[in-house]
Amino acid sequence: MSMNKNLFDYLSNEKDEDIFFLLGSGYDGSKGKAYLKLLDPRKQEIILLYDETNHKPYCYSKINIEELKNREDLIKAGAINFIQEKKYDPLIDSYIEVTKIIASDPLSIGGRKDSIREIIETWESDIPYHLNYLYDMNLIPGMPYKIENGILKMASSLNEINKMIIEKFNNKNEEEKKEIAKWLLLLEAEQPEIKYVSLDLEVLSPISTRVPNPAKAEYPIISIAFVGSDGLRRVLMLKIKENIENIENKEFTVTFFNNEREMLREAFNILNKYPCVITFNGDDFDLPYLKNRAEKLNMSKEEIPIIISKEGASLERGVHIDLYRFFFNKSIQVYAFGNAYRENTLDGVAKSILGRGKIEILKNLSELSSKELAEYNFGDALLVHDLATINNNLVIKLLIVLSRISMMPIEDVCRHGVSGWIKSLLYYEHRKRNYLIPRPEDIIKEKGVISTKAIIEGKKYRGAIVVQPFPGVHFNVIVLDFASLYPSALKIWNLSYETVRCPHSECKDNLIPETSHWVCKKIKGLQSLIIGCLRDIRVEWYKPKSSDKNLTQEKRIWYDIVQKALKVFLNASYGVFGAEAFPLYCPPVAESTAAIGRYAFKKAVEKAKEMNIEIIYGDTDSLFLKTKNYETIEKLIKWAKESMGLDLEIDKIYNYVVFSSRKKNYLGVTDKGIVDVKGLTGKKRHVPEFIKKAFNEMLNELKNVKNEEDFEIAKKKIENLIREWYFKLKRGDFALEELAFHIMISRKPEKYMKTTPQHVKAAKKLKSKGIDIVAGDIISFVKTKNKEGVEPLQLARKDQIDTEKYIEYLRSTFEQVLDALGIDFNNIVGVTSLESFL
DNA sequence: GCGGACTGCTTACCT
DNA sequence: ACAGGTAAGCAGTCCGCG
Repeated sequence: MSMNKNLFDYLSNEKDEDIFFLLGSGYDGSKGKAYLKLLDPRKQEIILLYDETNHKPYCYSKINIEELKNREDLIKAGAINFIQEKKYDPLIDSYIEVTKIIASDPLSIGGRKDSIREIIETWESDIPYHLNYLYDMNLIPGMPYKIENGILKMASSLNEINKMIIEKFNNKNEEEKKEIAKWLLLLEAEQPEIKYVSLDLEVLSPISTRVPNPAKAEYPIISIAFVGSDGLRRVLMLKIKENIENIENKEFTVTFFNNEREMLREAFNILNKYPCVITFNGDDFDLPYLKNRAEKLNMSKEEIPIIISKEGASLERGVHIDLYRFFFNKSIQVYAFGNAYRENTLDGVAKSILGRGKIEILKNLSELSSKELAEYNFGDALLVHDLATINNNLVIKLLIVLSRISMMPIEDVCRHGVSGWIKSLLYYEHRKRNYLIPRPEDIIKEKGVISTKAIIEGKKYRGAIVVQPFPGVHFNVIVLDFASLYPSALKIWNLSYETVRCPHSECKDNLIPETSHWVCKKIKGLQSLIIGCLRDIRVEWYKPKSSDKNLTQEKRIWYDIVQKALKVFLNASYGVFGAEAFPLYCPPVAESTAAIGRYAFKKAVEKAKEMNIEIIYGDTDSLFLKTKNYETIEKLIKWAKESMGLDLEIDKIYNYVVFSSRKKNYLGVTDKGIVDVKGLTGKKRHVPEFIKKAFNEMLNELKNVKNEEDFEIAKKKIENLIREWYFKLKRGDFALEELAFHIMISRKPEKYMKTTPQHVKAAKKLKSKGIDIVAGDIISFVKTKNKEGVEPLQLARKDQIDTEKYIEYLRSTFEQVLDALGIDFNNIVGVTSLESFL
């Protein structure tokens, strides 16, 4: 890499108004300083800005300052200074004296066996130093900054449009307005355009079923593909023996190298030209392999621009986005992508999102010709690039927004789940307000109380209510739901770890329904304020804008990105407080939230009944009402707002719904002609394609039903198609793959101690054939007549299929719907009582 | 020694 | 390492049965 230019040299020929985007932060051990990674959007370079304020790592102790000063062990561990401070302790609602222990470097605080936090009781000693620095400097990653006299100043202010938005929130109180304005400033700020390059490498490994170990990096890298957002399309290849051939490809250019070191040198040259590198699993494979291989080939430290830490991989002058980590994130999967993909492989994600997967190779990597290898390698890099590009750079924009909300650099956002994001956000807010961040044991000591009993054994507290559905076909159904019920509960009932079971005796009469918990009447809870405001901003601004037909599509996509990012935070804000691993774990907060949810839900059900509206189903926050009377609905909505302050909304209108007596299991056709399927087996991803096709044919018939007469016609057609699919099975009229179940294996096959489910049996058979199976793999298998009853798809033959098992599966899949239609599967396929005996 | 009833494990889904 | 509630299929066990 180029030597560190001094930032001010760099700026000398820049204009004052030039802005930079803060993309990351880190700690430079050799300089003993924190630094910032700033993107220069004009040059598309990352510049490093080192701390000039002499900021040092620190933590807090409740031990008297004089006593601490005299402790040799602390000095030996790296303590360099002690300062007495007053901090607000939210758990006791008062200011306390604490001693700030300042250390020479982050490892003195924590990370070694003899670090300060191992010697004495400390507070705030587990925050990574690079985040600590951002919080203290009030720097928000993802935001634009100007540099004035060496000091960063946020280059975003509320413009006229933003002020208009704030008008919308004029009904809020002063505290809320202040908070909302702060968030709008972050969310509405200019987005950076980042030039990026995707990277993928191939290693020549003697064992094809195993991924080469990046720590050892013992085998040569034979091919490296790059796809840049600026149009770069290159493959670097190592010339190995007889594989030299002239590769002509319109899509990319190939450069051959005689020497691996020369190839890596060129690869690093390319990496250095981009401020952002995108990979799929680059944290755990591509980047560490590159670095370790380069070291093995005796390349000098200065030549290798890759930084590996236990958190992941980064670049000296760049940021690294690992899409594997990003797509693996459950919240991203569910809320940002609406469960569009289920597998965490590049092939699986790409197929679902881009509609195309990896290039299939039937041979070993080592048996490919140069041309085939280049195409395969390039194909992967292109998929990674396209995943980042799709929907107007959705992934990168989403990361930037998440970064601004969580107060974490994008690299950290990629590597952590929602609990990490919310933790970071709350820690930042504590710092800003001079709150001492409590330790988990501090909260549990006072607030480990639980007062309800869960329905599911092993769970900690009672959750939501699900109403028994009224079986049958129902026309004219309106679905009402509470907009963001749990975040609303947090907001309205002032729920936060410090306000639930607060220390004031005068608050103890402010009880949460169905629990023994009370809530503070004097202090506004931090969590309640922040989540409440984020909720309002989403519900009242970004959500409606995301479907505003007056806006351009590009604008709508942008609003949708912000809306989705907010949704991720809102949805998780309740759950994290019920998760033991969350550092602010506070069971009464989670329990109270769920209890208020039940309370609001029950009251709404009661009210609807009182208004003579027929309720046919409901789950957590939704009510399925059988009515055409919009006036009464409006009244119910108004009542919810007035009596509880909750927004009840019309979520959907169904021409009709079909219920069996199963909860979380139904089918409906909306007024827009869309067939909604919830929870039915025929829709589950692991179900064989054969069953799904049959099921989808039924949905097609149901889609066109408008009234009772249509229904009779559809029923006949459904009966016919079921008969058809049944005979296809009987006749053997199917391809083997169509009958495969695809089930995810959640651990290694040998880790199943209690039972051996079918997919594990299949996985073990694969393993015995030398195929490596790891947690998260999707196992494809068919049901067979052999003694185990299963065979992995790869090893199965068509004549082994146990047809009866599939007929049974077809039956149970259809029964979930046929029950309600009054159709009997067995009657259709002609199973008479006599036949079933035989 | 067999088979139905039952429990527990596992996965996928809903909100 | 966000939560609890529900469905379904299968594995394994218990218990009655001359």
